[in-house]
Amino acid sequence: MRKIPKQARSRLLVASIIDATAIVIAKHGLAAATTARIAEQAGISIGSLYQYFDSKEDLYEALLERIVEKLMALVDKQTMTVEPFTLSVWVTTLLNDVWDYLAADNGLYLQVVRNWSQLDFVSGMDVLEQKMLSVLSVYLLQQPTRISHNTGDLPARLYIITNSILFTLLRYISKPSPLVSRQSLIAEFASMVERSLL
Amino acid sequence: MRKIPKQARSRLLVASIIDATAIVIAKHGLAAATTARIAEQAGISIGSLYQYFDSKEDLYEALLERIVEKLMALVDKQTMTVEPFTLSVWVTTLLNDVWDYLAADNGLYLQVVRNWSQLDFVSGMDVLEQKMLSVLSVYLLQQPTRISHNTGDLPARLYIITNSILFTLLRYISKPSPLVSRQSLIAEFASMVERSLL
Amino acid sequence: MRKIPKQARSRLLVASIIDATAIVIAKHGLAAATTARIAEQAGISIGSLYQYFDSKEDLYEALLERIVEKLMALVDKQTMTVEPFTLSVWVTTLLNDVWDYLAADNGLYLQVVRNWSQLDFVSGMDVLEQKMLSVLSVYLLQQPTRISHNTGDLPARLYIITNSILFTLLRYISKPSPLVSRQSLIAEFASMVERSLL
Amino acid sequence: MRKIPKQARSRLLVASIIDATAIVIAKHGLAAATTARIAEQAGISIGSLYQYFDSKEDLYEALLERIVEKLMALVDKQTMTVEPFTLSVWVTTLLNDVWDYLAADNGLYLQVVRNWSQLDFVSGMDVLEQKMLSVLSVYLLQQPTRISHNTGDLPARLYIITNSILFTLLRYISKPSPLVSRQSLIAEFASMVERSLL
DNA sequence: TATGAATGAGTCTTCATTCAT
DNA sequence: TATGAATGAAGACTCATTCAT
Repeated sequence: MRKIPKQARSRLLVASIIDATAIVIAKHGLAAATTARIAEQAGISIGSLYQYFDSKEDLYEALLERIVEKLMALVDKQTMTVEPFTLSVWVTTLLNDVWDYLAADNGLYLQVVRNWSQLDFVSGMDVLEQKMLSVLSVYLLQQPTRISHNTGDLPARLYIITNSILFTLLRYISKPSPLVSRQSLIAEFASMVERSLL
Repeated sequence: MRKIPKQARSRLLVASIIDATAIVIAKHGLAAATTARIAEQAGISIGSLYQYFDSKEDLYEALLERIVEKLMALVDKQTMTVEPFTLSVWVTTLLNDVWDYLAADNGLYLQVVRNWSQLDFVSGMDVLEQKMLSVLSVYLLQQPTRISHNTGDLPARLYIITNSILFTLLRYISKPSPLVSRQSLIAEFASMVERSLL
Repeated sequence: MRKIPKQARSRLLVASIIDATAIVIAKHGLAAATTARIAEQAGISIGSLYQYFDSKEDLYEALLERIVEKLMALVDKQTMTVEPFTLSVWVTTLLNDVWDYLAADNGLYLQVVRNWSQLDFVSGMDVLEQKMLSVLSVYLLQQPTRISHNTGDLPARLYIITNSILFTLLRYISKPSPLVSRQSLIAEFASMVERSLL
Repeated sequence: MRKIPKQARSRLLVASIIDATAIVIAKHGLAAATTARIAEQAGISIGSLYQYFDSKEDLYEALLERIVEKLMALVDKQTMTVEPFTLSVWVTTLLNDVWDYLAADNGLYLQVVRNWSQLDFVSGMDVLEQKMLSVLSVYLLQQPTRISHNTGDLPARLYIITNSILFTLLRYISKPSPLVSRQSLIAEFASMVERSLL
């Protein structure tokens, strides 16, 4: 019986610990997410947990990093296939993908994101912001003729768009408003982006 | 030596404890904001602190409430004087006022807001959101001719505007981007609101 | 309007504080009987409470003393009127009187006695024990012919009788057994005493 | 160096913590029996204490349970060997055994029992009471001819006997009367039981 | 490498008592 | 004498982290 190569096994364990963290947060809330419970959920000992993560903070960092990476991938995926005339479609598709990801696995990550405000997710936000800025910039540069950003400061506008969408989305997921449906929220975002950039 | 009326004295103490809380959070961060340190900063004993607040949670609540109330007052102040043709001016003035308030007292509340994500500020957000929604709604109803919200879902649009501004502002204050200035950020917000609603 | 003479007023206040203590214990339980609550119930300030009692312990002592004194008075009352041939009746009447006292005032003292185990009632017990011993001794000496305590150690027997009745009564009041009624309990006590002493 | 099996080690530690609790109560009194002091006495950290007991209350419960169990065992032991004609002997032997147990270990449990009134020993009392009731009932049923409980309510009588003995014994151990010796106390108990039941 | 018992600093909170007014 | 705000020692309990096995 061949042993699984160490590095692969290690990577697997790391992933399962991160999973466990998300599950514990989802099941018991952030406050009850102790290292002991996480280790138990992961089916390992506390000692082992600390073999793979130097601190609880590291663990949370890794969890957030994973989520951010996934979201980045979604942005990238959209970017690959976007057509010049579909800025609105691009936004719509992207936001639907993001939403689906967060709702996946029985809402696992959604529960984590519900607690994002108490984690340091805001720092992970930087990366997403960067990604969005560059994607949008590239897009805009590709069709200079159709853009009318003579009125206004483009970087500021992109900054606002990015942050507005990200934070408002999180806010809505965290506590949906009864007056607004997912569909109309996304539609309005798409329209806002078009109005801002085209 | 005139005796300070009890109630006034009490109110003063309550205020000074809330101040102390803000100061401690500003100086040492939220994690280090223990009841002991807050009491020390307020120059009173822990026992006294608990004479005025039933729990640490209550204390935080009071702090946030104070900030939210102030922000509400700023919105109200603007509302009183707003003119039909100055939606953009209204937004600009409001955001400048908010900014000034957060920067006042040597940035005291700004530091607190830096930690807003870990407090339950999000719930206070509800109130602000409500206020903004109602103010903007009233405004829009007053000039039906100029509005073209035939394109889109008005509640969703207002929801997005409110949350976008609030969160992005907090985000920027919390961690200013070198690519965007305060001025241009506010200007872009103003322009965004006009584009969305007029 | 004449002021009530100080000593009388003082005595009244002391009594009302003791009352308040009993009431608080009855209403909220011993654990919640803080000096603050007692003072509030008595309608005075904590400072005043400490004008009349040096410590909370003193206060409890006074409360128990009052109860013990009352119980003593009940024993004395019975003793005055007891007839030679009615040892059983004496016991029965006494226990009924005790019971009625404890049930009086809406069960006020009963609630206190329910907590006797956590107070230092046992020390007050000494006095009651002494009283009972002497009363029973005197009684027995008065009718030497009818007594057959040749079998056994009289002091030990009296000691057992006294303590058995007192403690078992308290125990029953504190947590009545569904298998035993008040009436049969008292009847059996009476019969036990007769069997022991006559 | 052989490793002690985990479960055995655990059980040992639990026992030693309970011991420490008894010792601290015996040495300093119940009021001074803080978790810190108990842990110190047990030679472990507070954290370890809480690894084995969820709360201080649990700890006390375990201590009382241990004592009650031992007392139960003593009753059972007597029951196994009792002969029909030796009710008096049975009581005498049982009480001597109980006494010896409480005096053992340098009076350790005796000191705990001295404070029983402030613990919730009374609830443990229920179990003992039940045991005594059932043992005596069984005994009495085995020799119907010799019993004359036509005079009186048997359950009430058994209730009185059980509680009288238990409480008076505790009272005497807690504060011995100079007028009564251990021997005569036990003798009188035995005689009381016979008088009551035969 | 894995384990999980042990650690103990640190947290919030309570409440009897004091004392300046 | 009365007040009640102020005190602060003390308590129970938590949990991230370590380290001997």
